Amino acid sequence: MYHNDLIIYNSINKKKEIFHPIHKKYVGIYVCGPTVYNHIHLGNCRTFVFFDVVYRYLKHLGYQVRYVRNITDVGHLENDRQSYQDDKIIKRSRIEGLEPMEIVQKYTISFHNFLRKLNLLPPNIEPTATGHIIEQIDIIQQLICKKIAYISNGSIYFSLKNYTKLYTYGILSKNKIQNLFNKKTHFSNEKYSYQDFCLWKRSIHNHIMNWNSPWGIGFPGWHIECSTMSTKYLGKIFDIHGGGLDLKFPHHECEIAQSVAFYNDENCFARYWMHTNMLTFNGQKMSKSVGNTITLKDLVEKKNISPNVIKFFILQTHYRNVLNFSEKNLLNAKNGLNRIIESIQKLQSFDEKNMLENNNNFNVFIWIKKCYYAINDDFNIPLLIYYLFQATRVIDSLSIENMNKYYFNFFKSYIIYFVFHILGIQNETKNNSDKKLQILIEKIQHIRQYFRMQKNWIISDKIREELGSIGILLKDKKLF
RNA sequence: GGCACCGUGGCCGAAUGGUUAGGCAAAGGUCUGCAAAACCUUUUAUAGCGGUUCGAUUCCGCUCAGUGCCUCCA
Repeated sequence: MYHNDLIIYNSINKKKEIFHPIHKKYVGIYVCGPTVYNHIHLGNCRTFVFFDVVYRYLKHLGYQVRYVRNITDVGHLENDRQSYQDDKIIKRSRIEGLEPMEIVQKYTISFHNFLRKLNLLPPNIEPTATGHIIEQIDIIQQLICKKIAYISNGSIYFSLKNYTKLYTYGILSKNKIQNLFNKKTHFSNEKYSYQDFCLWKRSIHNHIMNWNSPWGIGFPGWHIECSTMSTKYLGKIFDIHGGGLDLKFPHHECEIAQSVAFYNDENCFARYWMHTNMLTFNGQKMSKSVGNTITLKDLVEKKNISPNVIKFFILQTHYRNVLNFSEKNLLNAKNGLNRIIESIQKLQSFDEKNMLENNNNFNVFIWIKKCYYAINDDFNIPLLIYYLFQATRVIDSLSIENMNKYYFNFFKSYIIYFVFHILGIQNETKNNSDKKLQILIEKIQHIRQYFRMQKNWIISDKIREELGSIGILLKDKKLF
């Protein structure tokens, strides 16, 4: 009724395109999840928060969505400038003195815990790399048969030279093979050429992150897991592939190459590519390797910042723009969000009997339509937020009194829908369901009102001050 | 060196070939016992230079500044 076509910026051709799913009514979406070797930081969150909105909105449009987000629990090699590349999880396990799978368990739980706090919906399938070793070996074996991959010293590498004899490389990143060489980076001398990437790594350590393969004991490379699991659960061709912009190259480019070679079809794999831009801190990308990360754990547990505020802060910037973190911006978001939430509460508690049944010049249906236009235009959430602020002005100026009931109910249900269901903001006051506490506060207010009637400003101001110190703000009305 | 992106007030941020949304902050006012909240009012911006155009912040080119990726990263 209200929505026009959904338009998505497809980063493979850098154009905004009308979204047409492959199968009517069904959407398959794959998003690259975290490597679970540490607590997730704010930059990681941005991607997951954004795709949660995408997931929620696609469902809202009536699609049956299969949202797959993987957990990388093996194979993410760390280039430590030595001849041997180590797995991130194995490296971490040495630092913490735990088995690799204990590291995986610890940080997977932490990941889920914080995503739940941010009120993100769980994906439909959350596959792990270690759970798909057999499938990965199978694909690697076929790539070897096709002479796209080669064995070297017990490890397997993807040959870009052979790949480019049959297919075009670099369609996503626009990189040309001859330009890829970077003097700064050392590369394993197992590889025939610098641009080749690892599919299977022979193990030289004796630990439990090893598996038997036709080529001996080892573990899979990083890129192969995503090709394997995305097509396993979504099919050879699927609708949307998402992830952070930093994964565009090499990770996503490698995923495409592996899949194209495996299926022998250049039109296979994802139809729409969506990349979320980076979150910066003091103008520099927040990343674990730079060491300028702020974790959700710090913000929520140490600085007592509501996950809602963090989420709203993230969503205030369009997903394709760089988002710079600062405490001031976070405070900015906090005040803005408060305003929206308070307006909605005012709307929810508004008694319809007070309505004047007059027409006013705020057209609810045009407002709803504009909100849909904003989301449909490549998920322009900042513009949606602007319309939400417009709505708060209507509510706060008591223009709602002049709305008719029919308009009012539409307005109420849609603003609630946009804020709580599409953006997934949590209605925190509802969670504070301690009834005794509520009654206690009411009693104290009642006592204070008594002192106010007595014009005992010293005591009544003291009560206000004390309640204010624990975040309970009193809004007095006219006394007489 | 290669590929890509970006530059909008004090801060954050949309939009647009033709009066530049909004939020936060600031100032003044209304309201209030005083505050707070809310409401009303106000100030400040399209990096620079050139081109296309009747008209450019928007399109094109150059310069300057910044960011990301180049086989570690959401």
